Amino acid sequence: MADAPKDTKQLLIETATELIWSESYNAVSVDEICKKADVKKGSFYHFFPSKAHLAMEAMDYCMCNTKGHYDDLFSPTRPPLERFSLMVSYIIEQQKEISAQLGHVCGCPFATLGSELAGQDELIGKKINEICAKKTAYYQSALRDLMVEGLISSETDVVAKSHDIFAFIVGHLIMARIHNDLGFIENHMEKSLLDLIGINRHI
Amino acid sequence: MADAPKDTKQLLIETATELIWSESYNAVSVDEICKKADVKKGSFYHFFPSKAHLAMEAMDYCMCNTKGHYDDLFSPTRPPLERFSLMVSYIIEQQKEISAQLGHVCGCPFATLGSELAGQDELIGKKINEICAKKTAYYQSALRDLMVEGLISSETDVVAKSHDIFAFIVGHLIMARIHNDLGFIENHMEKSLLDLIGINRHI
DNA sequence: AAAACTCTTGACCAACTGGTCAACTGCATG
DNA sequence: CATGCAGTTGACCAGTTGGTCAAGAGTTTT
Repeated sequence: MADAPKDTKQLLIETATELIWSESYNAVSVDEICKKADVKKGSFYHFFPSKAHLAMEAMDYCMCNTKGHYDDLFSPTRPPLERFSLMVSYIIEQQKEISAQLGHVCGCPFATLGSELAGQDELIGKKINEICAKKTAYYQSALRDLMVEGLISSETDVVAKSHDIFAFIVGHLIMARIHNDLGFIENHMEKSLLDLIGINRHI
Repeated sequence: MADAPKDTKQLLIETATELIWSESYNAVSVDEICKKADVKKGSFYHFFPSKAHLAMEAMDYCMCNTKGHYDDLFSPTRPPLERFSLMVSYIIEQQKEISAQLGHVCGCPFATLGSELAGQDELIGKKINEICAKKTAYYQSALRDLMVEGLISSETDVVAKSHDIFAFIVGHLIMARIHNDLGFIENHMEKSLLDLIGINRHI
């Protein structure tokens, strides 16, 4: 999440991501973003036609970042169960890092921004639909591989289950953000997730 | 959610609840709330020392409303499994109603507001802690009753499971809000929830 | 070297932000 | 009647909001 920004546009995107993720879209002003990035407002509006467009590009940036990691974590070369375990570890590490950097637990940037703008900007729904589709695709292929290995019931509704997993993680991240506490995620989420998937059935 | 407002203060709380739930805290201005409630701003600041205080009282109002319903749904006189089923039905009905009234799916008011203000106002975290504690208390007692009836494993970690249920529901509601679509909740949530609780284990 | 292009700058804007205030209303109590 | 008080009103405030723009700087292309 922290590479050297090349150009002004990228700098603005990264600065905005931090600020918006930490606070919220409407709580962060264009002036604030510009000031923190040390860029004049005229430059801002040279690259982005509006604040909303910046937010969209910030989401693309986040998703691009996530994809880089998930393509590895969910590589079909890994045992499917390991993919989920690694994902949970990755989430925990990422949250710890951001929390240390920004001073409090930030949760899922897509859910936070999406929830805030859902009643404001129609476009954001489409964008998050894309992201949701990508994430659930990772889950679905892992679930199918689990099924082949006989680790989950052959009657599992894979698509529905993938959405359950997504909602489950988003929900826990939102709660961690609100309570500013990663304790539950660190201590329980992996087990809870495996349970939701249907692994720990016959202890 | 729609009773006749008695006094100006209650009118403001109800108007603000609608507006904030539908859009977001920072997207709604005091002026807007006052205009819609047909109350002058001076009156607003007669009842509330600040916009943030209004938001707090709006949450209390929502929680009070919820409690009235949940005390019935989760009455120990009901079979524990029925309590969860009724809760899902209640959530669906409530979401449908609000969606029809406000023009789009609104999700969970606590999660939406909480997520937005988590990085802004420390106080909100405490408030939602209260709400979370109350909701999970309903779940926990139902889970314990399920355990006594032998419907879930006697090794279930009731407290952790109650938080999983809470996160699961919050997550699905957030996604419904973002996608502006209740389809998944209507078609899958009850089954998914029973599955998460650990009921549908031996189909 | 001239033109063309991308990028930067700072001044500027109208609309709006959360919040204040002194004066006013109507009603209950003494 | 008068005193007090909860509630109401509209004018007012300084600071901020998202956004514009003409002029200029730096670099490529012709």
